[in-house]
Amino acid sequence: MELRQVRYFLAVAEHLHFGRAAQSLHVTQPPLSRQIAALEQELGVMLFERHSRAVRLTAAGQSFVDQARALVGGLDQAVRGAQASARGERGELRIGFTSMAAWALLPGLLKRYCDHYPQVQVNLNEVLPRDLNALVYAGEVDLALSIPTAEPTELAYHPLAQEPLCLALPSDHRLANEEVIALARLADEPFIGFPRATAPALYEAIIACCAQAGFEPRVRMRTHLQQTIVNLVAAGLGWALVPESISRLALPGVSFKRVSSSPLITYGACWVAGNRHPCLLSFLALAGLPVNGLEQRFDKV
Amino acid sequence: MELRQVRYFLAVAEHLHFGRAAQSLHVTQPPLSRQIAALEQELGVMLFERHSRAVRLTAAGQSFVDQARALVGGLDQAVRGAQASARGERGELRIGFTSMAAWALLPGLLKRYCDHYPQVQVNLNEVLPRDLNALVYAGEVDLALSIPTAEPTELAYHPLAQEPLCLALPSDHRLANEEVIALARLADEPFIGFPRATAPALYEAIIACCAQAGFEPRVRMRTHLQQTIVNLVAAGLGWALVPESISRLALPGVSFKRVSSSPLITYGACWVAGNRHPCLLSFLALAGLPVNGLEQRFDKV
DNA sequence: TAAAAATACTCCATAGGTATTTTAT
DNA sequence: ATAAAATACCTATGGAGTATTTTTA
Repeated sequence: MELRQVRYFLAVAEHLHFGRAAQSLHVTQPPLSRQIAALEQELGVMLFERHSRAVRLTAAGQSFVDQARALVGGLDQAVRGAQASARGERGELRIGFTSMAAWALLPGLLKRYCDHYPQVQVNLNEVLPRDLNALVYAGEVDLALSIPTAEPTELAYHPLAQEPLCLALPSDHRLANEEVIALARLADEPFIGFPRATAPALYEAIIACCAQAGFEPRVRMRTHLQQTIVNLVAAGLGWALVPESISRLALPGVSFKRVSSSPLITYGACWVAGNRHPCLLSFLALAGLPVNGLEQRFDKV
Repeated sequence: MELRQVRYFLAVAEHLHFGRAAQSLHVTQPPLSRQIAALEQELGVMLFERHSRAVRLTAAGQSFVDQARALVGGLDQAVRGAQASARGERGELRIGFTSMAAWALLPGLLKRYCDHYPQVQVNLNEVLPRDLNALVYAGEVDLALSIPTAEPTELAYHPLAQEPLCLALPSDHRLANEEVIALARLADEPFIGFPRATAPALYEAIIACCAQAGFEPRVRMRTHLQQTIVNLVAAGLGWALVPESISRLALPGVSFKRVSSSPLITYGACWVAGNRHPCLLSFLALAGLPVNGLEQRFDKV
């Protein structure tokens, strides 16, 4: 069976007249008659009662009309669905990110994306920075949002935003009332850090910041998450340098202070270079990132 | 778009390999590649990512697979549905009947039919005998079950069952204890009848029955329905001759008696002669009636 | 270099067109 | 007698096969 036959059948069922149905299909009557006959042959069932002045649907024909209409409608839906998928308007976008990106970068990008592509299912996956590249590389997420990581080949990386570091101090600290604080005054006080491997770029930025002030931080304890670091500061266990956006975390017991001449840390997006997933491409385009030439849609002739 | 392209697409989507998909379709690889390309062209969307060692579905392709599978499955359903309709296994059968047929004929036929064709929706329409032919002729029912009526052309009629008349007497009647009653003994007592037009054949049978006993019934009152007649008898208003099957109506106050040499009244089916409705044909076939040659199913070659 | 899809070219199956016949009203 | 579908026959589009090229891992 071919769709042509189904379309012809529906035309005849609508007009109940082979000649007019043929006209509406822009063919002549004999080929139409033959296609219907072939269809009846294949189904093993008469679809029309032919009388010399009238054509009527048989019971089988009536049954087939209803289903065939749904079928052709469904095909249309399928086509539109595929086209929408190709434009990145439907489907699934899997985003991996670190907690730092969750504070600084994710909300804005995601709001913008979801406003433009409300039908896309976005799956968010928060992991430790050290696991992020592997996730992208294994194809378990389409996109990673974080500070830069060691860049394996095959992964594309582009910066998206920057922000300075700021100082997190216990509220009852002797310097907590000052506006801007020279970092050197904290040189001898306990510093709360994290393992270098957790986020190398941030680690370097912090070291550089302290070095500029002429000291190396006295690391008293280390933990992975910035939230945890801020909590430890709030408990009075030391001071820390954290991305500025985390200061939105209005935690009792901690004050955030601007630091003169802090280096900026950079956030960016990272993805498998050849990935043409339309949802990814739309996301990148919305974020203002280059997509390396290739067109996602097939060019009509 | 043609179904061939959808089937080819599904094969490639399944094998993710043009060569093997072509094999499974019993065609060679180049035509398959061309059909897929044509499909992509028409949709304006790439369905596969071709790499030299692997073929993968694009997002659009994935979306299309799911819907196309359902579609092809739906087509199969549609075909089976049409074939079932042609065999009279699905659909609707509209039966008109009189209350007499409801007692004598309908239950048995209907039980048998519904056992064989459980998926057919049977619509029952009980009317007065005088309206039955018009109902069939107007195409509002496919089949009428009743005693014979004036036979217009175009309507086919075949007898199905016969039964005798029996006597309905008030239980306290002086003859109520006798086994078989000679009708002549009731000649002078009030008779409960119905207008001739309501059921001419039954009317004639009753008149004949009485004539054989040598009298004309003294009609005291008339009403349309046999049930009503029996109720009037139960109230002691007279006697009546009714189809035997109505004696199943075990009404207090009425006794049913056999009548010697009652003429048989005939029940039958009546339908529009040319009606090829498969449900009608199956019903008639089950009832053992002739269907006038024509085959309902299209003969495969 | 090799596996696999795309392209070039040919052939034929079949869809479509024209003319005519059949059929039932 | 006529309207309408079926049939006969012809033409040509386009789908399928064979041979070959292109592509990329």
